[in-house]
Amino acid sequence: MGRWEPDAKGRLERAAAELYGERGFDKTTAADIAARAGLAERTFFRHFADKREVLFGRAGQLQDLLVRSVAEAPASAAPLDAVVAAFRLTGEMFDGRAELSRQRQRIIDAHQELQERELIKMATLSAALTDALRRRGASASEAGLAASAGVAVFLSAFQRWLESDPPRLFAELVDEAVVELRAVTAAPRTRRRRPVAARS
Amino acid sequence: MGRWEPDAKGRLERAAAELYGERGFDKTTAADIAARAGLAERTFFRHFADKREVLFGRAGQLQDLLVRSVAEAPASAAPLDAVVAAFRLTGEMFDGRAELSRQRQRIIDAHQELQERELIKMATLSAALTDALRRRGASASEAGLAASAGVAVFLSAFQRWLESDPPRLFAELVDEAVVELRAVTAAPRTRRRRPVAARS
DNA sequence: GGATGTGATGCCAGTGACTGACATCAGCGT
DNA sequence: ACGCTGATGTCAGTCACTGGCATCACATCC
Repeated sequence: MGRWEPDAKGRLERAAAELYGERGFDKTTAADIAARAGLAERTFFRHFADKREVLFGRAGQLQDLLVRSVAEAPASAAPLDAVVAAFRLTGEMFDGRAELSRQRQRIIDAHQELQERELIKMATLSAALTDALRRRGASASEAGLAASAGVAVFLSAFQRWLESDPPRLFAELVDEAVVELRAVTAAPRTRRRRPVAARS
Repeated sequence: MGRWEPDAKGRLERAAAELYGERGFDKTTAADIAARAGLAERTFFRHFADKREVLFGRAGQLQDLLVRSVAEAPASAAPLDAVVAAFRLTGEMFDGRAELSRQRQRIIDAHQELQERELIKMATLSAALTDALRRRGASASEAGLAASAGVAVFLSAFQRWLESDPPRLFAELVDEAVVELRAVTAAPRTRRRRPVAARS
């Protein structure tokens, strides 16, 4: 047995999630979290750069999976297709855990600071995907736009996945979102439009 | 003449921009900014919610202009076209001020906290555009994706505008970015692809 | 023209996020 | 036994941000 209880980082993550859920993010101090995890406040800041970061541990894993997946996509795949295929695979990280994801999302949605952090995680992800696409030969702007479009598809699908009851499969929702994105961005001359509805 | 020097808010904005440029964002305290503006620290926080916000005064104006412009677009315009037309108009806020924008962008790019704030401004903008599109009769997902695509186009165009030397017209760069976005998201069967280049 | 209200500011004390410096101590290799 | 290392604790300090209260030029009302 080690000198300290194992998995300090995991204990801090769990303690933080509990407290943020119970009292709210800004009524929880870093010292509170550390105390519940049986650690000193200082130790919290050795594991996490700040109070927000403790909620975003998974972002790194998600990004690694996506980048690897894009890198391994067949050379014949178009940029957007490679990105979308990668996002379809991430369903494994989500399917079956909708309730936990919903709790976490409720906390984030209640605090602008947390939304900011979530956004920069998405932006970092987008940049990583852009980079992966460029290594496959895409031009800078082609890669950037395909990555942005892919992330937009992901967010649209993720939101519907959170709302789906009974829970739907993540990959299916990604597919649906791609179809919609293509409809929205289709070149004007081939696009079929519905009549504009009356003002509310 | 009033009791106080006029335009306290503007003085704080200018003082902050100067100091952030001279010493960097995190080596500038709120008290420093207030002192240069001839005010008390407390007054700084009466005008701006936090140290970051002082750099984003224009975001509100930009959003108002865009929302108004989307609302006034002809009913026959497709969602993405309405958004893109709105962004073309914002060129007036940019053209001729490239150097100031570059200085500001350098500060933001050097600090994650500022990038986070910039991202949430863009997300707020995207939400406002989504809302404006829905009022024109677009479905939730159609509006959301068109707004996201529009913002992606804006960011792509803005970056090129910052880099353009001699400065190019913002609206032209928006047009170019739209063309590229459409190429990237074109449905697979109609899309023409270039051969994949060799790895770097 | 004096009382009264109001808005922008100053001043002060407090909380809490985060940092730097230094101490501690189990386990590990030598 | 000895020293090294890595994870932790402890403490003091800075600074972002907040709440409360005082001030005072100006406008408004009677």
